[in-house]
Amino acid sequence: MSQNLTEADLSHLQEALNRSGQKVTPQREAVFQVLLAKRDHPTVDEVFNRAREVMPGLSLATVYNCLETFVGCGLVRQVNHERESTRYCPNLAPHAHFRDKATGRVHDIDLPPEVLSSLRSILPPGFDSETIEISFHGRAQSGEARSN
Amino acid sequence: MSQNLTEADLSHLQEALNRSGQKVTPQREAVFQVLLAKRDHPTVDEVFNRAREVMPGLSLATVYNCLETFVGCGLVRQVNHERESTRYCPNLAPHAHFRDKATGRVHDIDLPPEVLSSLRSILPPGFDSETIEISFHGRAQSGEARSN
DNA sequence: GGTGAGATTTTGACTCATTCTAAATTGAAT
DNA sequence: ATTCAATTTAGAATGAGTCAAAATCTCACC
Repeated sequence: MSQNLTEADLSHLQEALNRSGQKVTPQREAVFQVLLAKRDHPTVDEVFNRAREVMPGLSLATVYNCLETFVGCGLVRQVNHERESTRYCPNLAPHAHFRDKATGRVHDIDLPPEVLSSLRSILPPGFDSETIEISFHGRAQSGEARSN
Repeated sequence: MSQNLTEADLSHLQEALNRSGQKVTPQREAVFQVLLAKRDHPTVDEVFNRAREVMPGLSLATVYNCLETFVGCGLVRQVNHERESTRYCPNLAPHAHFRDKATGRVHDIDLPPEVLSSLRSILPPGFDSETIEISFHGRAQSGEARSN
């Protein structure tokens, strides 16, 4: 749970940071570790509180900085729903999000390539899309609490 | 441009408001008129400034109230992109949004029923979706400025 | 046409996520 | 060890949006 990063995860972090000319720091390790440990799309505050348990002096601004850095080097994605606080997601596979009206929890929904390309095909010529965000909003039967 | 509402638009407004037990007021007419006059996904501030030209005493809070009311009775949709200011869109047909990286402008992208249903089909059993939001982000060749 | 009840509007204060600033600290290269 | 740039930190600032309470309006009813 509040273990250290595995060798593999650490080198993933190192590689991504180095690739964009940035340093591995204890704070970045701690924040990355928190994201991997519980993939429940935490808000900045949630990340902050979890990371504090392991690194009590960590500041909120640093958590904002780390997360922004990770987004910049492609380690994590931001998840926004309406104007609620931004959430963070280390799942890099193409996927949509389902937000449960009742609990507020966000579930990852796998996005098959053929659906992705049928989506891309609706763009008229002249529109060149770099990212697509898809989010569902509705009710999930309780029990669907996996990737909450 | 800053004309009055057409008969048809006015009765559309009346009907929607009455249906949910709310009143037609001069402020609501003005705000609705602004949304219909220029369908460029304005922010609250933009709606406020445009509506002020026609009704100088109008307050910002009222614009928030009107827009919330319209969303509540299904007259307009909110459009959010990351955590930027909410924009408003009177296009009720199923459509996605394309946000131009260069200009920030939002374009409506028509959403064919078969794409919509292929999207719905990726939800595992137990997930019941009421709304789907799809937003593209990328570059549009200048000239694609229609539904900006 | 006047009245009253409830809805709506208004002003200004407030919240809260996020960003910014400037100083302190750290890391890594020489 | 020294140095320079990157990072972290605390706290102030920003800005979209919300709220509270008083003023005003709408409309059904007389």
